[in-house]
Amino acid sequence: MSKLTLKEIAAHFKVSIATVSKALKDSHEISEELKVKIKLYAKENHYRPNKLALNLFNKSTKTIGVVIPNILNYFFVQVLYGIEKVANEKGYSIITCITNQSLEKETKTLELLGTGSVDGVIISSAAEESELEEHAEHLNELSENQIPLVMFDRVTDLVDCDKVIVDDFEAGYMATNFFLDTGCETIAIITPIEDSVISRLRIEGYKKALEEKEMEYDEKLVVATDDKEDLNLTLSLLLNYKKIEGIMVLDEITAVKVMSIVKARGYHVPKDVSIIGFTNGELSKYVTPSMTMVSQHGKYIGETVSKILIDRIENNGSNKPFETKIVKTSLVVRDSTIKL
Amino acid sequence: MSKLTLKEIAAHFKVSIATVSKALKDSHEISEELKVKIKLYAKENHYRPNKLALNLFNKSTKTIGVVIPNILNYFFVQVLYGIEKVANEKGYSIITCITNQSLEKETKTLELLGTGSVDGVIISSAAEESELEEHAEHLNELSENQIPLVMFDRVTDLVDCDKVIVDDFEAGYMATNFFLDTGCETIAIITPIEDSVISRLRIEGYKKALEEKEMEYDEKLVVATDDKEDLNLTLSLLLNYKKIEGIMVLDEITAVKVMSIVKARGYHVPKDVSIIGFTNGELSKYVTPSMTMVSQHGKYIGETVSKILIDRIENNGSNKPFETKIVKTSLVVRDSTIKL
DNA sequence: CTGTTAGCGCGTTCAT
DNA sequence: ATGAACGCGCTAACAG
Repeated sequence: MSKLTLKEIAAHFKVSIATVSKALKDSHEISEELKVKIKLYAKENHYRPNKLALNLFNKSTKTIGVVIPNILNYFFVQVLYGIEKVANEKGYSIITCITNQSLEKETKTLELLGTGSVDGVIISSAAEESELEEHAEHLNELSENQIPLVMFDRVTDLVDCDKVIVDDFEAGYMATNFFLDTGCETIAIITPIEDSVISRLRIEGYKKALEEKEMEYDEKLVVATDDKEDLNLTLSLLLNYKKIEGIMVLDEITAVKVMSIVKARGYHVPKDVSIIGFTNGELSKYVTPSMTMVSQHGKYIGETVSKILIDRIENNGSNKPFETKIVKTSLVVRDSTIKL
Repeated sequence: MSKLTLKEIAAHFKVSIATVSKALKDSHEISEELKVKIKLYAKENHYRPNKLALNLFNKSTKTIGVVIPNILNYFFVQVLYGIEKVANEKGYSIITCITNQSLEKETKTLELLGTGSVDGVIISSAAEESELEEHAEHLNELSENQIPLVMFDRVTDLVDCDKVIVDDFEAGYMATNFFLDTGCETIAIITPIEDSVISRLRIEGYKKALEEKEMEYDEKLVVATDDKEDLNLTLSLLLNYKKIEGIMVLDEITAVKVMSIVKARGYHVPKDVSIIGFTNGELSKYVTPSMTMVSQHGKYIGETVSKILIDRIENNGSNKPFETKIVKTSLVVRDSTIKL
């Protein structure tokens, strides 16, 4: 009972393949009688047109590739959710590729995807700023292959395509001002994603806010960590350096960890130290105290990216210029900061 | 600079398509000279064999479909991560489909996937127990189409295929015994997934543990909730009904919420009430107190499922009988329960 | 009304 | 050493 093909059912009725094809599509140029017979037979035997053949014929797969650095990160899951939602509504499937921050894997993945298996690609590149130059080439190859590309979150100027980004500058600016408005003057930043554009922009927003208040920027207050490093130690140094009143943590999970450590050291949050985290996800809502977060609207970003890509796929004729959409963040105020 | 095909490069050298094809595969029956020329030209112009054509030819896509009810659930993300990891190592891509618990969407998705776009399917069905009878048909259709299916987590006897399940009975049994061993005798269960096999099995494990200690089973202690219902009210009724010493919550996020409500009502966790949650994810580690959880090893499940499926895809000849693998859970003991 | 032909892009005999 | 011919499964333009 393997897959039924047009050929087989044509043989069964001793008619031509084309006739069967037309009959199944209810073409008016086939006799009612034959149509009914063929359709019935097809239905009874669960005939399904072979997608692979159709893909080849249509040069389209109704599939879009999504390349993300890490699926265990809630932000990306939210984006993925948004992408899938819109894509599904428009009849597209999603093939998900995870790069685990590996540039090599990303390159391989892109090669795979560039071969015709997808109609378009959405990517948040794993590449850090310093690596981008040599890397952009692989991204650009997609466009050469006529397959539309949309980048989000982590983008680069070296690739010319549609982009959806978060207003990270504004976010850093806004968060800093919130601190200042609630009386926190000595504000530290902890960034687990140091070499990224994102991180840089947020820090610039922070600087701008300070500048406007004519406050000194102290680079010792901006510290990087990575997973391997001891956050405990990092915080020790920071807290002993100065009396910190606010900490801005550029990542949800690190934010939660930071708060836990700060609390363990006997500081009261938010009375002694206020904390604002980035990327509002599941964690921050449920910790104690619940954390004030910068929300990036992951789902919305996903939906937007998806819409733009599908539009690009389907209206390739109209070669309108590439757009870069900036999605505003918002501050979800909870209990890890002093009330306004 | 659209896609380069064999045909085009054949034309360029005024040789036949077959020759080019062979040259690119380094066939010994092509002259060295020509091979070098062709290969160079192909490389320079970024020739990539069209995957769609290859798929059609090979009747294989090196792609597997993954159907899950909800991607915002960390357990499924973990599984997905495991699946992707193994699949990727073996050269397969993943197409992710989210059903949002909708049976209808699941059915549609399966139809789509059954048409040749994937070599195999992994699914955790959205169907609840009561719906399964009419539903199984759609799952079975896959096997008729020769496409291997592996079910995980939420499975059904009505479909004959490989399965990977969590030992939910054992998990319920173990958790209950942990309560009993730490002196909690009145144990309630809160289940947000009432009509599922999973839920039922866990509750049966609970019953068995009680029986062994010759304790009475009180069905009033087992309460269902869903997202719409007011958890607050549910807990009110429960806590007023009897002096509850342990609560088993069959879901991570609900567990966190339950703990938060219990704490807000002035109970001390774990001194007054111990809580064990199910499905160890990101949340439980960071709440206060950190929660004791039943871990389901999502990533491991994903890896296992993936291995089984790919094995089935690649060794279809050996029609070995379907297996059902049971993955043991383990109790991650943290601070929401009394120390042993 | 039905069938023939051609072609999507590629791989594989089998001739030459 | 090279190429013609066929097939994968399907659609579409064109004949009959």
